[in-house]
Amino acid sequence: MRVSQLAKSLNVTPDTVRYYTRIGFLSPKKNNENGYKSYDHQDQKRLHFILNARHLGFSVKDIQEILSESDKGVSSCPVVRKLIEKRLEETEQQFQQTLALRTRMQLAIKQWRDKSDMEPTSEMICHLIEDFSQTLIEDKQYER
Amino acid sequence: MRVSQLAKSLNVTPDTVRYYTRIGFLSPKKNNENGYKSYDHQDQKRLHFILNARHLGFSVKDIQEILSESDKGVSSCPVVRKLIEKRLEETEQQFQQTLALRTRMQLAIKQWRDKSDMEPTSEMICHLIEDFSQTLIEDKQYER
DNA sequence: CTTGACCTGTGACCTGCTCATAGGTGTATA
DNA sequence: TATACACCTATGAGCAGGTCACAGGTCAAG
Repeated sequence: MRVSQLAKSLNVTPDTVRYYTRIGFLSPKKNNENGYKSYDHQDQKRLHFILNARHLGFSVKDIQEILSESDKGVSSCPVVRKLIEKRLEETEQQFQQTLALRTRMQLAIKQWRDKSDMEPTSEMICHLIEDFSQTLIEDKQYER
Repeated sequence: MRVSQLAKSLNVTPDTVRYYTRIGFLSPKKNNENGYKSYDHQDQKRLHFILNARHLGFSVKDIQEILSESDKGVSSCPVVRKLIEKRLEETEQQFQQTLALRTRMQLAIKQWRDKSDMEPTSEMICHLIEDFSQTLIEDKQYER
């Protein structure tokens, strides 16, 4: 099985497969004469696992830790449980930040509907942005 | 005004100021003999603007476009209005994705409470992750 | 035999900073 | 005067998680 075939079977790009190969997650045999890498069914299952883990929010480094445990024959479950708690915290923060940003953006767009375009001066680069930031300071509410 | 002083006045790190200088957003004079860069009040206002724009979700490239317009003496408002719509769409997507990820993670943690740790086999790397992914496929609901 | 489509591996690139490094500056002490 | 020491600087490299550009190999059709 070559890189594109494996990629297609799990609906990712060949570049992604190459990336995971490069960082040592997959270890295909270097093939024949042509130098092409040859992946087997075990590699496919491993890649599937990696994709599932990514889908659950684990970082590549996390996955390295997980794979390393299980490659040693040790249960990776404890480390998985520990890591997901950390990643959930981060995701929660990310969520709150994105929510706040969305709110700010919507608010800005709304505020800007009633404002006309203006040319820059030595005091202003874009009054839309500058006025809006001032608004935020006045009623601190969507700060972060 | 030197880099650290400017940085402190707007509550960012000197490295951030250096970064914006490097990419041409700020143009301090190269000072005296010592080679230190010297920022003035205009640079400070410009940096303030940049930070406000970042806070509103504009990318560095966006800001480049905005600054370039206003440096030409042209109003950047039209481009600002156009760009924020794009960035809002992206933020909306980001928001939905993060929300879905959070849900998946919480669900996984909950499901894993009743499961014991297991050693890996040739068929399984970590049954927690593999079982959970199977669950997702069964009731497609938190897919993306 | 050659054309052209497609495949491959490798290295560079992306964002938006942040860190590591090597060296300059300036003040207090010996 | 020398020196120790804290703090400042500019520059280049590094980060995540892939993606892209490139040069060249492979294979079937004409």
